[in-house]
Amino acid sequence: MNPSDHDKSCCEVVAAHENITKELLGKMPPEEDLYDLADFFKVFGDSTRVKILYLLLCSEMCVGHIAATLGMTQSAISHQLRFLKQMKLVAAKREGKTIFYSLADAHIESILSQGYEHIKE
Amino acid sequence: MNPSDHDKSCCEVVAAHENITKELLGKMPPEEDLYDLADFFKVFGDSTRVKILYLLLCSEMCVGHIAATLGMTQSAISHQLRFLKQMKLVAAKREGKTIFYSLADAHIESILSQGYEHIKE
DNA sequence: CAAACATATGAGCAATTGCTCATATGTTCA
DNA sequence: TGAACATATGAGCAATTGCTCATATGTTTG
Repeated sequence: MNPSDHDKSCCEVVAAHENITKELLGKMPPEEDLYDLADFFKVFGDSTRVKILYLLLCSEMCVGHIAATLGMTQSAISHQLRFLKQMKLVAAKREGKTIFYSLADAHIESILSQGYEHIKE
Repeated sequence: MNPSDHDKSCCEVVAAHENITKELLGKMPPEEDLYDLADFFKVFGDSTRVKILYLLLCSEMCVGHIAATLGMTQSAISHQLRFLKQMKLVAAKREGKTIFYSLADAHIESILSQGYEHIKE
């Protein structure tokens, strides 16, 4: 759609041409995917979780170690790790009493670095 | 740090070696950047904003057109666009009465598509 | 200038979020 | 088996979020 089409009255045109609307919506991913996508990015939208992901980028770590490093409660970290695990961003591996978490998705590093590029401008 | 170091007692080791903690923190971006990064990703963590970004990926659009296409209030969209603009993800360009919004960052498309790859597995 | 249109914005509210606190589960070792 | 350790989890609460509603700002045209 060309912006110059809107010269007289933008939204009257919109109301008249619902076919254009449908065409645009057709080019987008299905509604449900967009919800899943937002939920996925919600994971990166909290600084505690971002910190955890950066730590796991260095090496796998146990819950207590993550909590100590970030200066936070074991409980708080455990809750966040559960969320990260549900979203399939981390994987858990038990070794005796302790449980090691590691990154479970190859996209994480590049997503983080692209976000980082954006804020550094 | 090697996971096998934790064989006896993970978190006692952690408490004893704060230097390791500091070394890990040193490899991460500074605290403030991590907050900014989380704020940046927060933008993608809402389905309305994701939808807006996908629409603008097709072409620039005015507020009323976005609202009509998504079946949402002009006010709701305008609020979200203000947020997107603050985060420098979209740019506004006035043409008479109407204001056209367009994507303002080259990373958006690849960030969205990498997220999309993740949820499609 | 007044009316019509497009967008922006402040206040308020329901829903969600991220933490804390207390407690439960699971593992090892004496 | 019981004590110590590592982690998980449910309830509850303060803070944040995304919307609505009413209204303000800004632009064009008669």
